[in-house]
Amino acid sequence: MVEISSDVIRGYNDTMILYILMKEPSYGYEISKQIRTISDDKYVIKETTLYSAFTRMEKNGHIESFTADQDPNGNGKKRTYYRITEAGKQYYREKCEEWDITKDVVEKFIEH
Amino acid sequence: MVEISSDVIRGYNDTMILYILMKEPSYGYEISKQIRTISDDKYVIKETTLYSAFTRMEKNGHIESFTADQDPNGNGKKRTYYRITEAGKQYYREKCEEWDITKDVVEKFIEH
DNA sequence: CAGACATAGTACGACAGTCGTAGTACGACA
DNA sequence: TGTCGTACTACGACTGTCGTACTATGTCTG
Repeated sequence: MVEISSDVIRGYNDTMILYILMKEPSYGYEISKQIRTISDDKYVIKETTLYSAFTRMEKNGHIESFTADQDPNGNGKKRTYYRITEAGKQYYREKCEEWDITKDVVEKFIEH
Repeated sequence: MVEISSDVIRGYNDTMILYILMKEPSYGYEISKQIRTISDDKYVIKETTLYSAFTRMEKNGHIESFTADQDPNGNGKKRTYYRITEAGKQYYREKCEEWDITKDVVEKFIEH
């Protein structure tokens, strides 16, 4: 199995997180599992990478955090949820456009 | 025009350089121009990035350097040329395989 | 013939994102 | 009672890229 090097994905971790948050607010552990599932187990984001991305993205104004209970009855520990902002949606769309160009560029240097 | 962020290309600069060296030995300035041309002016590698890549890749054993004259008559300043090694060719092929997987993974998180 | 531009680099320090390692804390389950 | 899954936080190290600056030669143009 080919290992995806972090330097390749670097710069798209934020995009992956935003993709998930585009659907609904979520929290670290869940996002991590979703990234793994969506990528068919081909990419597993490191915890430290994920949580430091949250900090950065909240500073950037791409996401907002809030705390909520684990279940609707108010039982269990509280979790930190993240919600995408308008700026985050805009950023996500820009990254999607950028990706199309980047992909085409890299492809020119690849031989199959 | 969409700017390609360096974090995306990061990890593929080496691959682009190797792609060019797969054909024939070359030197910094020429490689830089070729990357620009091949990418249709969409990507211009920074000088410092390029030359520090050479140092790293020579240490890795992916390339070898030698000096040669600018023209065959022995006139002009000498230039530092780089040649891809067997290990470099192997590495290049691996990066190409990796790219296919990476591309598929990222694509799942992109909406067009 | 002076100055700009292309060529062909080197040096050095800063920065940002990722990663390794480690630790905390709770609940469920066996 | 202990392990596993959940849900994080802290901290320092590393690596590749970038900004800035500097050197030096050759060529073209007004």
